Amino acid sequence: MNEELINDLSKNLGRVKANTMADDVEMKLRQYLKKMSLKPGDPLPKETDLAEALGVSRNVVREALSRLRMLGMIETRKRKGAVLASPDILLAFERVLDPLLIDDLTLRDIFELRLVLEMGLADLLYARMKDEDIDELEKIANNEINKDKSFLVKNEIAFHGKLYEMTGNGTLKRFQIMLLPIFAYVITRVDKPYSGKVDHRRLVDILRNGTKEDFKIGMYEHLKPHFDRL
Amino acid sequence: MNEELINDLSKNLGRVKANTMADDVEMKLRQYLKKMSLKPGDPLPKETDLAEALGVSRNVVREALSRLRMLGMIETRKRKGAVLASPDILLAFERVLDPLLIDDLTLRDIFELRLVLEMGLADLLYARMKDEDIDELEKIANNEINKDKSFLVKNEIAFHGKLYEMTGNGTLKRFQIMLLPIFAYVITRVDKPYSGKVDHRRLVDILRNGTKEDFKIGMYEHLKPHFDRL
DNA sequence: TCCCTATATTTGTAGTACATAATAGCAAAG
DNA sequence: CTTTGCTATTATGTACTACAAATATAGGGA
Repeated sequence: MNEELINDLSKNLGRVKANTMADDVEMKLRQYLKKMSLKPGDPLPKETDLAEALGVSRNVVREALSRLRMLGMIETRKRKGAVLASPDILLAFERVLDPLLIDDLTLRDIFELRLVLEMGLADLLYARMKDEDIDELEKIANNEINKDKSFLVKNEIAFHGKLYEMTGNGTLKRFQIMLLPIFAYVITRVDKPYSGKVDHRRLVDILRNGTKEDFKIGMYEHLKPHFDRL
Repeated sequence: MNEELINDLSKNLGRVKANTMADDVEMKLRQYLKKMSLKPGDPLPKETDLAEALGVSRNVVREALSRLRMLGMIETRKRKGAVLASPDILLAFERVLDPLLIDDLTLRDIFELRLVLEMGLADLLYARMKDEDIDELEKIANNEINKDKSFLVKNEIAFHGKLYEMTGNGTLKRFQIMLLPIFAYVITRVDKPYSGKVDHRRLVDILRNGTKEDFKIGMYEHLKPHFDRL
């Protein structure tokens, strides 16, 4: 068969997507939210009204609303109806971020993206970190002496998590939390314990006494084993 | 009124979330996909069977399936049923990544995240870039002379887009594309045209002749105006 | 072997009916 | 006057039926 050819064509042309009405209504609802410039807490029309206005069955409207609700864009309460929620960007991401469902290539790409982020943290850190932060970081780093491997992994996560937190960027921090499962998953696939030339205590030392550039170089060396494995 | 007390209580207790059956079924379907370790193209049971097996109406099953379909996790065709698709992680993100729906604080956080990424690109670039890439980059940079502002913005995007592309990390590149609207949106809110002490042509020069550290410093200076504005 | 057609099957949409929960209003109690 | 309890109302949540639309499969004919 010419399955390969078909596959190739499909990739170049893109599949014809028979838009269902639910897709349509979903888009229309998004536009509606935008056009009306609703604020969180503002109510949406009730389902029957939407259905009638759009000329579709209530079923279709419910499918569309169900999607928006899953993404945290709206909340629905009985009797009251649907109201616009504070859209949570990252909620959607969590839904598909399942290591077991992602192919290996993408998995590696995402892992790499995380490393890139860590490399770029330096500027935010040096602009915003406080002495207490460094103290806490040091405490975490000092916890690592003479501990078993499973503890080390947890501490590893705590240390890097604290770094993200110190940036003062809430979205960044949550983004990191979301990526944790993937990070852990990739780690389990290599036998050698995680460690570069520069360990956590050295990084703390750099934060306290070194320059921004020192930190970037230090972090690079710290993560180097990961880069090399990719 | 005791509104403040209510607010405080609500924060401590957390809201009760009345899980709908669709939420439940969605989760169960995810677990099913995982447990069966299905590969892309493998079929799912038909809706009526799922409904019967789960003890819910077909309506509820369809809501759950509709969500998964929106995220690109499954595809459904008439007569054939639903099949597992290659889950596209970033598709979900695009659904909520709408500058007009995101509050200002998150917007700034995301913009900052993008800057962090750009700062961290250096290592990937120096490991993977080819001479042709730099040539192309230079061509883009040289296009910028004596052009109007709207063209400059487009070129700005082209230049940085090329940088992401040169990392060889497809997910990273697509991630950047997704963030473009936000980037553009933030840019439009400042009057002063985008330019740091280091321009694109200087960055190209560094890539060709300089070291990794030079590039990091150069990129920092290039983006500094943005950092300062945040 | 190839093409065409009929058939069966599964999703997509519509519509009805009822359960469930939350709201508002009013009545009663303190 | 405030709080509590009851009741009616109303919008969502769920179930079920019916049918339209599309398409994979099988079977028949050249």
